[in-house]
Amino acid sequence: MATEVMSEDATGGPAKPMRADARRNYERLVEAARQVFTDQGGEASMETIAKQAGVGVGTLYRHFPKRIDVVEAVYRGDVETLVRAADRGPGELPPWEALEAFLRGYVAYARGKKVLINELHEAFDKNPGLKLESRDRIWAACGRVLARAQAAGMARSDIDGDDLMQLVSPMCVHATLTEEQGDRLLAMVLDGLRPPGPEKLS
Amino acid sequence: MATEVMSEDATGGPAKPMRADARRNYERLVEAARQVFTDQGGEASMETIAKQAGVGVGTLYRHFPKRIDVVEAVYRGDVETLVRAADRGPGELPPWEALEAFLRGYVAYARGKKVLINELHEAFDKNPGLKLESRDRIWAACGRVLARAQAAGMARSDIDGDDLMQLVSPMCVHATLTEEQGDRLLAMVLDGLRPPGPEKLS
DNA sequence: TTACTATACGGAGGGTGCCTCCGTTTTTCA
DNA sequence: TGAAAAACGGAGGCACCCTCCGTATAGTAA
Repeated sequence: MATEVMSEDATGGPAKPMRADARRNYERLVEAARQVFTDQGGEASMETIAKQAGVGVGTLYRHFPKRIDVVEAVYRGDVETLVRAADRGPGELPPWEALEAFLRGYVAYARGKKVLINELHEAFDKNPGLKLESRDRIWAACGRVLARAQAAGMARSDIDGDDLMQLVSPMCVHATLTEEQGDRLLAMVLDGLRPPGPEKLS
Repeated sequence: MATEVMSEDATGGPAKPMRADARRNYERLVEAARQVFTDQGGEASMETIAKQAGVGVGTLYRHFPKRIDVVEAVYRGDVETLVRAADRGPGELPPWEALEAFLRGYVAYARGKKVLINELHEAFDKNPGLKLESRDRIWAACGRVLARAQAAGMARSDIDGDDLMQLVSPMCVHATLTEEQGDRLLAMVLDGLRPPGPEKLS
């Protein structure tokens, strides 16, 4: 992978690479924050996150000057994981399994997003590009995974990635979705995605 | 009006009426909170609210044990104002003007709701009935106002209150709605609500 | 009016959370 | 290996939520 963890200047361009300990702690902190937010919800304290990462709060604040920066880093990581998994498909998973894995990954992503909902709302307000960019990346990834399944004849070809996300995304956003219900509905969607059998050709 | 401000027991039944000073302060506090939330946003502090009301924080906390209780009281008041205004229509305003006033009131209500969005999310989580009940009351009020306008021949009769709310409510919820845009769109909706002229009967 | 009691008031202060500051430790590089 | 640069850690400042309790006042009965 080409994206090394670095400090960035205001223009977003790469700056000096981080010192080894700094980089190690950066990664620990993001992972600790993800864990703590999952366990305790979006109001978990900075002290808790630092402790979980095994560093002092000073270190946490050097890497993430404001609380919202931690939230943003966790969220960016989640999006990254989802999109990467989509493009890891070819060569590792057959096209249909890759599609199934992507959709399951999306549901998990959406669940994680829900516990940070208030925090993310603030982050999106401050930085509207983050929301749009993330959405675009995810929808595009969905399109690629679906297209591969379609090219292999494993998925019906009369819908595209945007259609699929338009169906699944609101389902995940709706407040009353339980984990089991999400699984059942996803199974149904996947069944509906299979190419129509010969007897069903109208 | 029959609803006097009282303390309530756990079952919601009426208890002893409040002492005069307590009641005065209760009302001042709700109004102060509404003002402060409008001015400073939903994260305004309890101290600020108490100061704005001219009372100590102790008094604020006696009336509203948790921060979220203040939010809920403000919200309930907003709903009450909107619904009351709807039913004040007959006798005070001609049916069409009452409908117009109701919709403008709804847009204002929705705007106020937006600054409390995070707080209300929490309140609705804790008390799901609040959300549903408020929605029902508002949609029903819309139905009554629209029905009166329809009965007077001032509004087209092929849509009902639920249709109307289904149109206007998402418009207000959407994050990017500006105040001017809301006014323009509402004007358009109102034009669309007028009964079709004779020349347009298809 | 007065005296008495239940009720309400006010704000100091406890606890926690975000964030800053700076002395100490570790890494890097000549 | 030694010095400079970079990063670490956590005490402490500040703001906020909420509690506690001494003081003040509305309501009531004589």
